[in-house]
Order: sequence, then C-alpha cells, then structure tokens
Amino acid sequence: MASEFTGTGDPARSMALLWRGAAEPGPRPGPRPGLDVDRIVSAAVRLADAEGLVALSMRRVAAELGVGAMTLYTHVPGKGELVDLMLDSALAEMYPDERSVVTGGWRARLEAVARANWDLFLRHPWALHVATGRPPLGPGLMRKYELELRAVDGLGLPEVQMDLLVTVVTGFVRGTVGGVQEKADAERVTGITEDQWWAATEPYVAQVFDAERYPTAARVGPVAGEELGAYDPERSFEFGLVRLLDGIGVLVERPSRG
Amino acid sequence: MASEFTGTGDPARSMALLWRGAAEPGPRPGPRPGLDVDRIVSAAVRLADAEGLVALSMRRVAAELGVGAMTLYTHVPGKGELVDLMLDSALAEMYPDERSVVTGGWRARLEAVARANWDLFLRHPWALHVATGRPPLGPGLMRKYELELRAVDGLGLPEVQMDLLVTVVTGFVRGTVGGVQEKADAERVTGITEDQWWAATEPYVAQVFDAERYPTAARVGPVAGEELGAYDPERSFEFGLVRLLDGIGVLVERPSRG
DNA sequence: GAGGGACACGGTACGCCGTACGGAGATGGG
DNA sequence: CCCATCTCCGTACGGCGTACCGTGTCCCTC
Repeated sequence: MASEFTGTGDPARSMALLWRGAAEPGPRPGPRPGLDVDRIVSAAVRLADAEGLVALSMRRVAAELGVGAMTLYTHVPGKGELVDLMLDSALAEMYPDERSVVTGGWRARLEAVARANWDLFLRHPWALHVATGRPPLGPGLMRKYELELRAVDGLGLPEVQMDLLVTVVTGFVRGTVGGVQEKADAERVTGITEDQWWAATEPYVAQVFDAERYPTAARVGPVAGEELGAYDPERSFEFGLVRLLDGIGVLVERPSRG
Repeated sequence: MASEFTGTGDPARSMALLWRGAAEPGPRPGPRPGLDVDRIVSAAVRLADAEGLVALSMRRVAAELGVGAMTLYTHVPGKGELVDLMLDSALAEMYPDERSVVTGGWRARLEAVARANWDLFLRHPWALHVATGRPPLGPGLMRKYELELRAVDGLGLPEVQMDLLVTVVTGFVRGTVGGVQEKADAERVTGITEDQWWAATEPYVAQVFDAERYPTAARVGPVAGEELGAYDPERSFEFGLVRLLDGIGVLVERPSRG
C-alpha cells in the first residue's frame, strides 16, 4: 500500500525516454533490438490494469514479454522510470476528442475535465497510487495540462486562477475516486466481496458500537448504508461535482467581473 | 509507490485489536509481556512520520523497539493489520476539541472539518497512501465519522446528503493535499529539493516543449509557476475550499428549503 | 573478406522484504 | 511439582529491485 516512487535518476535520461519520438533508428552496431520501450510500457500497463501496482514487478513484466528480467534494464533505467512512462502513456490516452474541452460553456467544459479524470482512474486504478509530486513531464502530461487549461480559458480569469481551477477540479476527482476504487481493489486482491466483508465485520461492529456516544453516526450510517450500500461508485462523485461546479460558478459569474 | 494494503485476515481478530480496551489483564500463564500493541503502533507511526511508508518494515519497527522482528507477530497478525491500527490511532487524534465541529454556522463547521483533515495529512503523510476501501472500523474512525456528521447535522438535510457532504469534503482534501505532500516526500526520499529538481529538468523541458502545440500551457505555466512556484501548500487548498463551500452553500441555503 | 567495437540479452548474486515454523525459557494453576 | 500456556525470536523461504559481468550478434572500417 505504499506509494510507488517515480524516476529518481538522471533527468536527461528520463526526459529522453518520455519524449522518445520516431528518433534516429540510424544503423548502429550490435544486434537489432527485439524489444522496445513501447512494448515494455504497454505490457506493464496491461499488468497493472489487471492486477494492480502490487503485482507489478520487473520479473513479472519481463515474463509477460518472454524475456529475462535484466533485459528490461537495457531499455529502461529502473522501475521508477517505468512507472513514469506508464503514467504518461495513460495520460496521453485522455481526451480522445480534444474538442470536448472547448465545447459548450465553462460548466460543460469543466464537467468534461472531471469526467475525463474520473475515467482515467477507472481505466487505470493504479494511476491513483503513483506519487505525482514530481510528475513525469512527458508529452501525455503536457497535452493533458494544455487541454484542461483550455477548458477554463476565455473566462477572463487571471492565469493563476486558471491553474488553480484545474488543480482543484482534478484534485477533487482524485480524492473522490479513491475511496471507491480501493473497494474494487480490495475485492480483487482478497477475493472477498464487499457484501461478504461487511457480513463478516458487522457482528463485531454491533458489539462495540455505542449508539449513545455516536448518536449521529447511529442515525445516518444505516440510512446511508442502505441507499449507498450497494455502492454506486458514481454517486458521491456526481453529488460533489455539482457542489464544486456551483461554487466555481460563484467565482466565474461574479457580477463585478461582468 | 504502490498502495499499502490493510488487514486482510480474520475480521474478529482485527476488530478485537482495534477496540482493545483496558481488557482483561487477568493472570494468565506464561511470562508477562514486555511489549504491547500500543508501543508497537506508536513506534510504527513515529517511523512512518519520519521516513514514510516505504521505510516501514516489520524489521525496522522491531529494531526501533529493541526486539526481534518475529516478536511483533506475537502482538499483531501482520503488517496490514499494523497499518490499520496506525491509521485508526492517527484518526483518534483528530478534533482534540470536539466543539470545533458544532461551533458557528455550517460553513465554519465544514471548514473546521476540512482543516482537520488537512492537518491529519500534513502530520501523517503516509495516511494518504493507505487504501481506505475497507477502512479499519475502529474507535478513531467511528469518532471521526460521528464528529464530521455533527458538522452537517441540523441543517434539514436528508441523512444521505449528510453522508455525501462529509465524503465530498474529506475527499476534496485528500485529492488536494496529495500533489503537495508528495513533493515533500520526494524531497525527503531523494534528497533533492524542488528547486534543484526543476533546475535539472527545465533545460530538457525547454528543448521539447512546443509552444505552438501548447499555447495555453505556454501562457499559464510560467505565470502560475512564478506565483505558486515557491510552492505554498495551502494555496490550492484554500482556493478550492472557498469554491467547494460556496457550492455547498447553494444547496444548504436553497430558498425552497427555507 | 576480416577484425573490432558497440550493443542486446540475461544469469548470478546481494541485500532487502513479509512471514511460516518451531524451539527455548518463563510463568501461573491444579 | 508439573505441565499447559504464553512470550520471545532464530532460521529459512520465496519474492523483490538491481549491480555486475559474460556471451553472442551485428555494423563499420579497413
């Protein structure tokens, strides 16, 4: 459950990998590579999608590709950099239709941003656990940042507020998708469904729970559990998104700004 | 950087540990224990606070306590359960003044909730990386849930919306604190400061960044970097919190609800 | 056509990790 | 007094990331 850490090595090498283009395949000595970075990254993404970051190991990825573990190190400096590459490749898939962020009013645009981020984390749950304090500054991230800024461009906001709005909306999604996604993770890893888990745990809760100490929880918990219990992932996201956008509306449509 | 997973074992054992009270220390055969769960948990919390979840290993915790690694297993079933206990103990420290969540109007109360969660993650950054899909239903979590519900009680909202509001506000904090906290993590782990990292990376960014493809980013990035660059953790939190509370206000103060 | 340097591949090994297993020594109850 | 029970923990296993180094292949030069 610890956060994976990303490329800590040579920034030059990392950037060259992230921006690997149709670079010079000029004839070089040595055998022709049978493997390349793209194949490694996509195998790693496939593995992480299916079994989570915990299952992602260099040996597993190598096995998936039918090569020796150490062969990966010919193409990628280490696991941290591989995760960076995975993340950037996942980000690059976002917004297949770039127009979605410049269509409609600010509200529709920001909603498109929120939903795109939501989809990202549903598609690639492991992305949630990648530390982004020093993000991989690759083409995927650059494109994402550009497109999300476009969603809040032209509203007459100062640049700093544009950046803040994007950060807040994407941050909100990160926070909200977390609790939900981890339930699915838990089910996959433990093989125990949400219902089974609750059925096994509830009797012990009943024993220790003191309704006099926690009257509000005693009143709200069962109702919320009943209505949200079958746990519809979208519910708190949709609810929170409306609140957040309403609040952003107060800023954006402030009369003093005409 | 993968997410730590929490107690996957026997729920009865987990619950008994979480709710370990001044339980029966009735005379039992065998030597008097020289170690107890509380000492293990607090040593583990100290270690994780100082060096992050990555550094948290059973051997390290045991060494910190001056005992053999396997001794820990006498008191705690495994690492997952230990993390559960750590989290619940961190949650139990929140809201030292319980009145803060019932003082003032709904806005002041929810702000208190948001700030308490913010403080939690600043104090215990590792808490951010603990998967909470199946949270440890201990006294700390119960108390937190109760207190946070009280902040939105008495507003005439349906119970489900009370639960949703709490989830959304705490989720927002999770999402927002993430990007910020991980920067500090990265600095601690790599020994490279934010400025050094950016100085090393920027030249390569300049090489590959295409201002024509990313005009909005080219305009906003430098301004935001200039103003937020020294990276004031509070900034996007404060900004987002105002937006979110404004939006919640639209719901809470809806005239149709009087 | 021959030689050499650069490169891809990958086996072995080291120091970590979580933890299963079982032994040694202490303790209190019958 | 004895023994069931409990604490403590050394050893060991299978996994991890990856440093190091050997092997074999290919292109470039002569």
